[in-house]
Parts: sequence; structure tokens; C-alpha cells
Amino acid sequence: MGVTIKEVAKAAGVAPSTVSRVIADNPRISPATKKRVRKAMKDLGYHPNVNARSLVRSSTQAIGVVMPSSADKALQNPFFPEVLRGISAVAHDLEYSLLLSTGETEEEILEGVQRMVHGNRVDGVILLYSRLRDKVMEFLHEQNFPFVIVGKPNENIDTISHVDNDNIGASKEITQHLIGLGHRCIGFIGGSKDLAVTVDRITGYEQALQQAGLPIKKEYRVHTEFLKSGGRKAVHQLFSLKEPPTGLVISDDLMSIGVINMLEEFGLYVPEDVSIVSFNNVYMAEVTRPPLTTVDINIYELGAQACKCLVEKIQNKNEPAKRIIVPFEIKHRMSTQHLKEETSKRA
Amino acid sequence: MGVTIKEVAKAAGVAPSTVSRVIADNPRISPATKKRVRKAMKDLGYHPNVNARSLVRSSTQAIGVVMPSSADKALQNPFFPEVLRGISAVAHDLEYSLLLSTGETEEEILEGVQRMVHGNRVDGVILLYSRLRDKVMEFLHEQNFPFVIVGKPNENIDTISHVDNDNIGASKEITQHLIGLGHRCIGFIGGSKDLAVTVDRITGYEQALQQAGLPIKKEYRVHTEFLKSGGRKAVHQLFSLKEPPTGLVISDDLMSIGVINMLEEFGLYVPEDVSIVSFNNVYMAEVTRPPLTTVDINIYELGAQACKCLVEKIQNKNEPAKRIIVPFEIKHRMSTQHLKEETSKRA
DNA sequence: TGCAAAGATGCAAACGTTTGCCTATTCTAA
DNA sequence: TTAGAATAGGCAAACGTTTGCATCTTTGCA
Repeated sequence: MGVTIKEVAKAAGVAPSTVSRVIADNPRISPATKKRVRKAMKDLGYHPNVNARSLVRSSTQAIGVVMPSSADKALQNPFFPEVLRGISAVAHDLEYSLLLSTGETEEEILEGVQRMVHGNRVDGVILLYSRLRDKVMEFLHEQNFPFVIVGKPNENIDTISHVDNDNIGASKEITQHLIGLGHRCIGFIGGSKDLAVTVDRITGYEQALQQAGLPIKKEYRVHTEFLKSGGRKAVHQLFSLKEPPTGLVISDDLMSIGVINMLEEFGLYVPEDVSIVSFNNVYMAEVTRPPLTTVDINIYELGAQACKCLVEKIQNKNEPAKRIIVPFEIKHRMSTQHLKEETSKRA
Repeated sequence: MGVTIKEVAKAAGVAPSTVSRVIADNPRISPATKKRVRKAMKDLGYHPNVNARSLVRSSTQAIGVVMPSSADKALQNPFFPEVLRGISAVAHDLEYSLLLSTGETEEEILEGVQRMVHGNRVDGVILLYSRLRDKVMEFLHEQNFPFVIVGKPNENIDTISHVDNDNIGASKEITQHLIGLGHRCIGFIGGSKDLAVTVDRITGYEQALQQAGLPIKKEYRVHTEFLKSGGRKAVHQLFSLKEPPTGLVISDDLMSIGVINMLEEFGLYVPEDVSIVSFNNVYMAEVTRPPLTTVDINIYELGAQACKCLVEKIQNKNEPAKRIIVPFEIKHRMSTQHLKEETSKRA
């Protein structure tokens, strides 16, 4: 079907090996020959067969991208397209292909990844999530297969390359913002505690509280998958406390939108009644009502750096494990305001 | 590095070809031998090298998925993760891998696709968008390479397999819903007219208007990329008309959310002042305020069908071109209401 | 008992590259 | 003039499979 290197060789009157070297731009081939061969390639519409190449080089020019389980709605989070955009940009530059892997269950995902690495389909893998005792991560680690995590590994943090934000710092800073506005009762809403990112953001939140001499109350913390019925109940409880929070640190913009909606049902408005800050700065955060004060974690860069880092690791097997921290930036918008007098008196 | 078929053969005391046939579960191999070989495979931890296999079979078990240009924010639309989820599910079942392709510009995307097909990286391609005179589509079509479009091709509709909704019907039906609520002045807000989906939804909208004896006014139609500054201006204009619309058909849920926000700035509330219906039923539509009345186009199924259809085409080269219509369903929620008296008198 | 048919397995070529090593030609310099 | 280096290119093996065909056993049946 396709035209092969041999046909090009014949057309150009050289040996296949010469054509191969022309493709690789090997200096041992004279400029004149190169020109001739290139013409033949163009004339015949030649394109190298990557499978054959992969076979002998035992390296595909491809990297696997592993998404979290698609069972939950988390996948609908614009985080993923955006990080993919970053990965894709540098992959394209470096002439790498992207192999995607998802599945409904963790088991399915693991299968997919195993197919990828055992079958020699990819040279390395990017993990788009980081959860406690993750099978996929364990598998890659024990296979000693090149991979990098977007986020922060829960174990082996020094031997696993990862690119992350300073989530503790970011969370601390944005919580301080709330404190600076006079809030004293500040709640935290986040996803599963198995997610490293959740843990870090709680830590930062608590650090800020502590540093300001504010009490850390367990009942101010709610963990919910993604605003499903269970989530509603939790938020409802939070605002049924004798002393409900006046400020909320929320781990994700999309959650914020859900919470704002829910609060409105209770007759509570943002930012008049409760101030909200969150994370990620997805596009919706700008467009929603009110626009969200949120920390921009630079998702695109997260992806780009991860891809760059992975390729370095692939090309040099004993590149040391790296930890790359991409800077965040707080976007001040309309979802927070100074604590109102009456409410502050209440405290 | 990896263990090869030869080593397995040696371990099992058979020829490589026998091992190969065991992998393929060829009936010519006796059950006893199969068992022995399988044991050897397991013991040695054998996994076939897909590149070698692809080379001789000249078929990778992979399909390419082409996303639209990531330059605009459209990629942040949950449509894509969802359709990917559908594709991924059946791909996983059929043991196909997914190769992703995006790019900032159309040129970049085309490059990516060419690399995919020329390099023999994929057996077929799914296009996740359909726009007028699209280079990628033209390329695939003239190469006679197996592909299917999610959406509706603008040209060669009978020779290009595609899976789509009845967007004309859906749009007509949802517009009729608005009309049924007493609305007489109904606007349409959608994306680029180059997108087949936009055209269809306009058509349905106009059919409903016409059938109800309502005038079709050009000034009621606005096309905007995605709620950028230009979009704001257009919506502003729309509501500065002497007779502004009381109902809006919007081509995408995310747009709806933006529009609702914008209207609020003008002191207009949904659904009290203007009723809104839109398309897609993304998860946000349920959670936003007010919850959106929208047509559920069953995005997951769109993806699943596309993948299934593509694989059929791959496995049987002269499978005829198909057109698959997945049913829609209108989700009635809170973004519409009966036209208020005063307003209807105005007309 | 003999022989064809069926059953089970092996041989080797082929897929399209890359690359280590060899060869032939041209240069350089003593 | 010639040995040796430098330059340019070719040969053939190797990568790990699949598969058409050949081969060797059995088996069944007359």
C-alpha cells in the first residue's frame, strides 16, 4: 500500500540504507545525494512507517496519558482539556504522539496502561491524577517505566518525577485573603481525601487558620465527590451549624458554582452572605455569577512541563527524578467581600 | 528487554509459529499444546510486541481522535470529555487504543493527522467536529482512509459515515416549546455558521417560527465565538432592540450560562424576564442557577456509536457509508416560563 | 494391511526500518 | 608515488511478529 524506503532507494539510485540516513540527516551522506533522495521521496509521496521504525529502535515516539476513572463526573472538569492542551503542545513540538487511556473503573484503567507499556506502545506515561495507593502508579514504579505525575505522589515522593503547584502555599494565601476580609468562621469544601491535592489544600487552609489564631473545627470541613446528593446534604449540614461559616475555601471552581447555587436555595447569597474562594481558574469561573475569586494554578503549564519532563526522562534513562513547581496566581474577582458588621458581631 | 515469542517457544518446546497461533487461539493447535504454551507465557511474563505485529499485519489496533483547534475555548466544553468517554468505552471493549490529536491551528491539526495516517499509526480516524471546507476531512476523504464524523459533514454527506442527532428536529421541538409558552419574540444565539451543527439548529428554529406564523427576523440571530467581548456586544445589541426577545434558543449550555450572567448585568432575569432553552445537557446545566431546560443529545452515545461504526469500517473495507442518528430528549427544568401578561400585551 | 485424509506442528519468508561494519573512491602529505 | 586518512555509500543482519506451505503423525476405512 504505502511506498517504502526501497522504492525510494531505487528511484534515487541508491541503497535503502542511504535513504534511511537521509531521513536521519546523517552527515555521512553528501548534500548532492541528499537532495536527490529527498526529491525522490517527495515525488513518490514517501512517509516512513513508524511501526517498522519502532520495532528496530524499540521506541515508539508516543507517550501515554492516563485520565482518572470516568465513572465520576470529574472528567467533565475543564481541567483535563486544558492540561491536555499543554501536553499536546509540547508533544507536537517534540514530534511525539499522544495515547489516551481511560476507563470506567480503576481496574480498567490499569489494564489499559498495562497494554500500553507491555505492548511497547509508548515510551513513557503521564498520570493526570494522584491518589493514595494507586495501582497504576505502583505498576509503573515497579516496572521502572518512565512516568511523571501531574500532582503530587503520595508515596516515594523523591523518586517519582512530578509537576505540581505549591498547593499548601496557595491554599494558605487564599485563606489568608478571607481572614484579611474579616472572616473568622471559614469552612473548607473539597474532594476525596485520597487525592493528594485535597490534602495539601486542607493543610494550607489549616496553617492559615492556625497562624491567625483561629480554631480549626472538624465540622467546618466537608468532603464530597462532586456535588451529588451526598454533597448537598453535607453543605446543608454545614450551614445548619449554630455558627455557620461566613467564608468558604473550595477546592475546585466547578464545586464553587454548585455550592453557590445550593446556597441560594437556602436564601444565602454570594458574596453578601458568604464569601467564596476556590481553585483552578477555569474559564467558567470568569463567566459565572458572581465571577469567582480563585487561584489560577496555570493548568496549561502543568501539562507542558509534565510532557517536557517526561521526554527528558525518556531520552536519558538516568535523568534524576524531578519536582517541578509551577507558580500560581490569585485572581481577585467578585465572590468575596468584607464581613458585614452584624455578622461579625455575632462571632 | 521484553521477553519474545522465541523465548516462550523455547520454554514450551515448540516453534515460534506455534506460540503465535496459540495467541491467536488458532484451532489447529491441540488443547494440550495450548495449555503448555500458555503456561510458558505466563511464567515468563510474555506480552506480544504490538509494533512487530502491526508491521506484518499492517494494522495497528489504534484509532485516531481529532479534536478541534484548541485555540478557542471550545475545548473546555464538557462535550469533549463526554464523547471521549463514549469512544473510549467501546474502544476498550474492542481492544483498540486511542491516539489523540489536537493543535492550536488548523494547520497543526492537519499535520498531526497526516503523521497519524501516513505513518501507519492508526487504522481509522474519528473527527469530533465538522466545519465547512475542513482540510482534515478533505485529506481523509481523498486518501480514502476510514473515518467517521461526529456531527454532520457539510459535503459528500452520502459517502461519509457520520453519527449525529436530528438537530433540525430537536431545535424545532425546543423552539416550539418556547412558542407554546406564549413567546412570540424568540432569538437565536449560536456559534460559527461554519459549523454544521449551528446551521441545523438555526434551520429547526426557523422552521418552528415559520410554522407558527411568526416572522423570522435577521436581527434576532447572533453568532458569537464563545462569549468573548464580541459576544457581549452582540447580546447587548440584541436586547437594545425596540422589541427585544423574550425567549432565547441557545446552541450550547455553556453559552447559556454566560448569557444568563450577562443578562443579569442588564437587570434581566431568567426565567422571569427571558426564557432560555439550549442544547447538550452537560452536567453544569443541572447544577447552575436556574437549572437549564435543554435538549439532551446523548453525547456519550454519539461517541460510542462513532467508534463502533469506525471499527466496522476498518474491519470491512467496503462497508457502506452510514448515517447514524442518536435520539435526543428534552430535559425540562427551570429556565423557561410562561410569557408574562404585560409583556405579551406589548407585542 | 495399506493408503488417503485429517490433525498437529515446524520452516522460513515477509513486513519496513535502522545500523554496525565493510568497501571503494578521493585526498593529503611526505 | 604511495601509504594512510577521510569521505561516501552499500550489504546484510536484526527488530518480533504472522502466515503460507511443507512435513510428520495419527486415524479411519476399505
